[in-house]
Amino acid sequence: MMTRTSTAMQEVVIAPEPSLAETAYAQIKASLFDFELLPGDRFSETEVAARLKMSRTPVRDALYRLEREGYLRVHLRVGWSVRPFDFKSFEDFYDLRLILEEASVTKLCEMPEREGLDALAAQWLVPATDRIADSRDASALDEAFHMQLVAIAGNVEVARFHREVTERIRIIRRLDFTQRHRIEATYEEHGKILRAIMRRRVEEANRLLRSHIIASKAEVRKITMHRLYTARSAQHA
Amino acid sequence: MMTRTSTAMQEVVIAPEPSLAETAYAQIKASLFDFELLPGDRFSETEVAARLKMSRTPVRDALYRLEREGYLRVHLRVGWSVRPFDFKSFEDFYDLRLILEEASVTKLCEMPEREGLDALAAQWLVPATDRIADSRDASALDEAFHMQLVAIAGNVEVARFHREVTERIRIIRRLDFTQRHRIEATYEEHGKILRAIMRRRVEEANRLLRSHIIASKAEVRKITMHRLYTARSAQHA
DNA sequence: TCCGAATTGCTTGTATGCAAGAAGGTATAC
DNA sequence: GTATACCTTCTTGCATACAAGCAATTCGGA
Repeated sequence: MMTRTSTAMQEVVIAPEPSLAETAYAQIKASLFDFELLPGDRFSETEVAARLKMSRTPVRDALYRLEREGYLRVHLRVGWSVRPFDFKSFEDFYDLRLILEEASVTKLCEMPEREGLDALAAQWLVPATDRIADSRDASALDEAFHMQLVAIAGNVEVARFHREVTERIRIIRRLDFTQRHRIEATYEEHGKILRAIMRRRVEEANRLLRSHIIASKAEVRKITMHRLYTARSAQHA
Repeated sequence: MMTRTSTAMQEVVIAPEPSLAETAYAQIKASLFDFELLPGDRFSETEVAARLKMSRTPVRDALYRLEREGYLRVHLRVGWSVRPFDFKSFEDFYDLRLILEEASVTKLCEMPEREGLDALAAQWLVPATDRIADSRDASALDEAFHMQLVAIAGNVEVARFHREVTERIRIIRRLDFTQRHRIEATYEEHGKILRAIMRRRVEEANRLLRSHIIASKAEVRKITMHRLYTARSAQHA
């Protein structure tokens, strides 16, 4: 009985079909992260649709998604605008991130099986010569470290929310890594955190993590205004 | 010159006119919570649009929003379906909720000013005769307690995410409150937690909160299958 | 020159039209 | 009776058309 029926619905690979709405979302988000769209900027759906060479429909989908995520604001029958930077909000996001990661680290120290932890260690416990120097790459790698830490802890929903938080502060965190010594420090701190986790030192791991994130938060607080202004100037040049 | 002008424009209430998309969202969500739409059910945009007496556009907005929130799934050119219950996912949500509330309670115990805490106490530290008995009301009040606890802690973003988590598990949590003794227990436990917070007993407050939420989680785990089945049967009757 | 009111253009929200593709039923070959 | 291929119907994704309302602009008047 050759049931070559295509009833293998569940096996059907989720074809990488990027819908227009999806690409619009990615494009606009990239514009935000690259400061092509600056906080306070106003624009209309028609404008974006023309620029992306598609109709308003997928653009609207993308815009509303970004609005719900906190990046944009819509004004009824007036237009769209980029949410201005709210530093209180960024501080809150940093604290939220810390909360989620502390919980994950605590759990990690208590878990019997911690699949993927070794791989993470292999990536970070490396000699100084093997370290990434590029700002953009370092930023991405740093994000990956924290996200994997949470992922290994095994709570899918925590990981989902943590990812959202991470994305939300990416725009400001990236500015942090433009400084070389911050990259060095990140490697050091990540290494220490990992070692503490592997030795199941809950207190120590949490203390290190906390100071690591608080340091990052403080750095961002210092440089933000200046860097943002630079970014804006560069844009206008 | 009969000024029969209907220029009562200024009297027009500045009602925050709920858009069709918004009402569609609320309606569909209500259908989900009332088990009119059951896990696994399939339907099309046209169906919903006809039922809600509007076009597909606002319905689509609502459906996509619910899809991103985890309630629905969309199958390309096939139709929509209600996400089946994933109990692992609900457990994860409960743990996430606990993480956020523990962090909030800890912060509450350390904060100098805690505006709103007294009001909360006035609501919960009441004699047994003044207590709500209705299942639906009790459920809503319970939600409000936890959300206000987080809100008073002052982190807006934590509150936003916590709210989302709360909404996500509402559908299952409500089943818990159909049992009278669960309502009683909730009053007792909330009272204890509040008293501990007011006396700034961090450890105690967290311990109470943890056992409160874990108990709730356990209760839900016990009754879920049966209740869901009941709800489904009642629907089909 | 200054001020006010009508108007016109532009904006979003909603409805509708169209096309590619999937699912299931039906007819046909064997 | 069984399996296969076609075909009809229905689905979403996207494009376009229309409606209601805000805001700037322009025109008129003093």
